[in-house]
Amino acid sequence: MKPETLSFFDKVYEVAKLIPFGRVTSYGAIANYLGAARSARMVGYAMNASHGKDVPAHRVVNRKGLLTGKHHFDGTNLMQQLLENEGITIIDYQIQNLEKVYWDPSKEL
DNA sequence: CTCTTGACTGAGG
DNA sequence: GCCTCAGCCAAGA
Repeated sequence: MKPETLSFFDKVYEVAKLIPFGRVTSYGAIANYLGAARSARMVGYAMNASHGKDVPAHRVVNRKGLLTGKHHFDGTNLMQQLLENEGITIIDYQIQNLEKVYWDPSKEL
Protein backbone atom coordinates (compact mmCIF):
# COMPACT_ATOMS: atom_id res chain seq x y z
CA MET A 1 0.00 0.00 0.00
CA LYS A 2 1.03 3.55 -0.57
CA PRO A 3 0.02 5.47 2.52
CA GLU A 4 0.82 8.63 0.64
CA THR A 5 -2.28 8.03 -1.42
CA LEU A 6 -4.35 7.46 1.68
CA SER A 7 -5.47 10.53 3.52
CA PHE A 8 -5.57 10.65 7.28
CA PHE A 9 -9.25 9.83 7.10
CA ASP A 10 -8.63 6.66 5.13
CA LYS A 11 -6.14 5.42 7.70
CA VAL A 12 -8.69 5.97 10.43
CA TYR A 13 -11.24 3.92 8.51
CA GLU A 14 -8.81 1.03 8.13
CA VAL A 15 -8.18 0.89 11.87
CA ALA A 16 -11.86 1.27 12.72
CA LYS A 17 -12.68 -1.73 10.56
CA LEU A 18 -10.22 -3.79 12.61
CA ILE A 19 -12.15 -3.26 15.83
CA PRO A 20 -13.28 -6.73 17.02
CA PHE A 21 -16.91 -7.57 17.61
CA GLY A 22 -18.11 -6.60 21.05
CA ARG A 23 -15.18 -4.24 21.63
CA VAL A 24 -14.74 -0.50 21.55
CA THR A 25 -11.85 1.93 21.41
CA SER A 26 -11.21 5.63 21.79
CA TYR A 27 -10.37 8.30 19.29
CA GLY A 28 -7.07 8.90 21.05
CA ALA A 29 -6.15 5.20 20.80
CA ILE A 30 -6.67 5.20 17.07
CA ALA A 31 -4.80 8.44 16.67
CA ASN A 32 -1.95 7.04 18.74
CA TYR A 33 -1.84 3.93 16.58
CA LEU A 34 -1.58 6.11 13.50
CA GLY A 35 1.33 7.96 15.05
CA ALA A 36 -0.73 11.08 15.57
CA ALA A 37 -1.51 10.86 19.27
CA ARG A 38 -2.50 14.51 19.33
CA SER A 39 -4.88 14.21 16.43
CA ALA A 40 -7.70 12.54 18.31
CA ARG A 41 -9.99 15.29 17.09
CA MET A 42 -9.08 14.41 13.55
CA VAL A 43 -10.19 10.84 14.17
CA GLY A 44 -13.60 12.06 15.21
CA TYR A 45 -13.58 14.43 12.31
CA ALA A 46 -12.82 11.50 10.03
CA MET A 47 -15.65 9.44 11.49
CA ASN A 48 -17.95 12.27 10.59
CA ALA A 49 -17.11 11.49 6.97
CA SER A 50 -17.27 7.73 7.58
CA HIS A 51 -20.89 7.59 6.54
CA GLY A 52 -21.29 5.37 3.51
CA LYS A 53 -18.19 3.41 4.47
CA ASP A 54 -17.95 0.02 6.18
CA VAL A 55 -16.72 1.75 9.28
CA PRO A 56 -18.27 0.68 12.61
CA ALA A 57 -18.25 4.19 13.97
CA HIS A 58 -20.48 3.10 16.82
CA ARG A 59 -17.51 1.19 18.27
CA VAL A 60 -15.50 4.36 18.59
CA VAL A 61 -16.08 6.51 21.65
CA ASN A 62 -14.16 9.08 23.62
CA ARG A 63 -11.74 7.98 26.30
CA LYS A 64 -14.41 8.07 28.99
CA GLY A 65 -16.47 5.49 27.14
CA LEU A 66 -19.14 8.06 26.51
CA LEU A 67 -21.01 7.94 23.20
CA THR A 68 -20.21 11.48 22.26
CA GLY A 69 -20.94 10.82 18.62
CA LYS A 70 -24.42 9.43 19.16
CA HIS A 71 -25.84 12.68 17.93
CA HIS A 72 -24.42 12.01 14.51
CA PHE A 73 -26.43 8.84 14.05
CA ASP A 74 -29.90 8.75 12.64
CA GLY A 75 -31.88 7.84 15.71
CA THR A 76 -31.35 9.16 19.19
CA ASN A 77 -30.42 5.74 20.57
CA LEU A 78 -29.23 3.94 17.45
CA MET A 79 -25.58 4.00 18.49
CA GLN A 80 -26.39 2.57 21.89
CA GLN A 81 -28.60 -0.11 20.36
CA LEU A 82 -25.81 -1.24 18.05
CA LEU A 83 -23.33 -1.58 20.89
CA GLU A 84 -25.75 -3.37 23.17
CA ASN A 85 -26.41 -5.72 20.27
CA GLU A 86 -22.75 -6.69 20.53
CA GLY A 87 -23.06 -7.54 24.19
CA ILE A 88 -21.88 -4.21 25.55
CA THR A 89 -23.78 -2.75 28.47
CA ILE A 90 -24.58 0.92 28.21
CA ILE A 91 -26.34 3.21 30.65
CA ASP A 92 -27.24 6.71 29.61
CA TYR A 93 -24.83 6.60 26.65
CA GLN A 94 -22.04 5.62 29.05
CA ILE A 95 -20.31 2.29 28.42
CA GLN A 96 -20.20 0.04 31.50
CA ASN A 97 -17.24 -2.26 32.19
CA LEU A 98 -15.25 -0.12 29.80
CA GLU A 99 -11.97 -1.75 30.81
CA LYS A 100 -13.33 -5.13 29.72
CA VAL A 101 -14.57 -4.12 26.30
CA TYR A 102 -11.84 -1.64 25.59
CA TRP A 103 -9.63 -2.49 22.63
CA ASP A 104 -6.34 -0.70 22.10
CA PRO A 105 -5.01 -1.15 18.52
CA SER A 106 -1.47 -0.24 19.53
CA LYS A 107 -1.52 -3.12 22.05
CA GLU A 108 -3.78 -5.68 20.43
CA LEU A 109 -2.14 -5.48 17.02
C1' DC B 1 -2.02 31.00 1.56
C1' DT B 2 -5.37 32.16 5.61
C1' DC B 3 -9.29 31.10 8.48
C1' DT B 4 -12.74 28.10 10.46
C1' DT B 5 -14.37 23.83 12.23
C1' DG B 6 -14.45 19.82 15.24
C1' DA B 7 -17.62 12.40 17.00
C1' DC B 8 -10.86 14.90 21.62
C1' DT B 9 -7.66 15.13 25.62
C1' DG B 10 -5.00 16.48 29.56
C1' DA B 11 -4.20 19.77 33.08
C1' DG B 12 -5.82 22.96 36.58
C1' DG B 13 -9.30 24.91 39.96
C1' DG C 1 -15.33 13.96 40.95
C1' DC C 2 -17.11 17.83 37.97
C1' DC C 3 -16.38 22.04 35.12
C1' DT C 4 -13.52 25.09 32.33
C1' DC C 5 -9.66 26.33 29.42
C1' DA C 6 -6.36 25.78 26.00
C1' DG C 7 -3.64 22.98 22.76
C1' DC C 8 -3.83 20.00 19.28
C1' DC C 9 -3.84 19.16 13.76
C1' DA C 10 -5.98 17.80 9.20
C1' DA C 11 -9.38 19.05 5.74
C1' DG C 12 -12.42 22.21 3.33
C1' DA C 13 -13.83 26.89 1.72
